[in-house]
Amino acid sequence: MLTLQVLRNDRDALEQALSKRGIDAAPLLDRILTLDEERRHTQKEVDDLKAEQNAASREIGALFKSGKKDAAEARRAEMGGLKERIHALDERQKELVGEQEAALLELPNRPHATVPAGQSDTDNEVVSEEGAKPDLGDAALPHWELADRYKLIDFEAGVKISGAGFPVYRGKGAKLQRALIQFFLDRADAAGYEEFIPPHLVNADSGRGTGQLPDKEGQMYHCADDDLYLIPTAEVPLTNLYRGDLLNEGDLPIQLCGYTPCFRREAGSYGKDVRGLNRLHQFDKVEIVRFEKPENSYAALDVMVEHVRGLLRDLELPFRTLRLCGGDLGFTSALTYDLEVWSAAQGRWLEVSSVSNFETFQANRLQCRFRNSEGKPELVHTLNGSALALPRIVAALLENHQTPDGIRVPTALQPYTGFDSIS
RNA sequence: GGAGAAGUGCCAGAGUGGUCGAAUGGGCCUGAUUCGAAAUCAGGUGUGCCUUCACGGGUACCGGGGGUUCGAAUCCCUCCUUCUCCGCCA
Repeated sequence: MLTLQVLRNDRDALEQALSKRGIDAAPLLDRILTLDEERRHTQKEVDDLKAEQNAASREIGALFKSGKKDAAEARRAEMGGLKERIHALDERQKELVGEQEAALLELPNRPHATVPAGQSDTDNEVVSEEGAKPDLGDAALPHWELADRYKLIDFEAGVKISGAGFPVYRGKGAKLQRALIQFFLDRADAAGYEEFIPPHLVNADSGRGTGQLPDKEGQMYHCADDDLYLIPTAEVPLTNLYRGDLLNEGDLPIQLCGYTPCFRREAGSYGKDVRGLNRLHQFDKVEIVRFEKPENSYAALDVMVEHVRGLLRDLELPFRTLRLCGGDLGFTSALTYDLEVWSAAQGRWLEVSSVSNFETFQANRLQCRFRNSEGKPELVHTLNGSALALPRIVAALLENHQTPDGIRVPTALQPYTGFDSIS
């Protein structure tokens, strides 16, 4: 949620920036500003009436104390109308605040100056590409066939016990999952991220805090009896750790990481794009999260992207870095880099990480602030990134490192798996 | 799940209808004292919204929400959380 401050001070520039997302924000912006004017007007009115009421109440109290009962009673009789007017205005004010809040919630984050305008993922900007795509020849198999051949993943068992999109990992496939999680967590730890094991079910306030609610309501699994949501990413519980907090300047930056399973309903398509591990209802991910002072947040974003690149290099995977265009940029993000690994057998790029700076967009919803050098509360900047999501990494690992004799485990991962090949 | 108790500022803790945003103590900040420090003394120390060029002023907030009242931290309802005891249980 953008701050009213930005809207009031910078309406035209904001409209301009939002146009990069391919939307015309003007009607919404104007509506919010109109509501704002009325809200302020009503606020003034209601505050003045309350001031009048408070003064009268004090007066009545004083009269009673000094024994002037008749005068007190007389004054009291005059108060009835005032009370009702205050009540009515209070109600109106609540409505206005609610409407303004709802309208503000519809407004996506303002894209950073470097975000290219564009409609879809075809307009994303390729920032860099590294690692050699392997030449596997005609014998190359897609990961779902490799997973089957080496008995690493049982997709059909998953269908039986849960449904499509819930793979069952077995044997070395299960060990590979565990090894990757441990590897990612160790790297995050070495980079200064404190590890957390958060709840996997969160309340609606947390969903709102990070922006999954209300706009992605249908994408989360919801336990209706207890009104809890299964987390779609560790971003939700980790970022909400600091919801409502007023931090000291010295507390920043805060760096967190955590491994969790992630649950996504992903109502939608079937076909080759979502085959195998490409798109799942449940998957594992290690997430890194940072809370930063505004002036440092973009430097931090670069550090995070570089962290993820380091992981991909050590896994010996060819990858590229994209700067998302306005049309592909997430609702809550100001700037996002996607990291994609080359899927050799599928012949396409797979997104394995998304690293974003939300600036104050989440912090405003979260009400997460810090006391700045002037002693004034100021919204922090929040950032997060996958480091990394497992399924597509596994897919890329199987496909890129396949040999006639089996799957080669990258050197950096061998201490974690305990084996150097899968055959 | 059942019974009881409690939730107040950074912390401890007072306040049970009227100048209470809230005593007192601790912490923290500033100043005095000191060569410096400790100790001591003086002052300061929440947030949101509205308003003001500014100084300032108004209003709301004592777990959340609602209600009673001229007036609520204080009374009532409801929800949440914590603690104690019982039950159940990985």
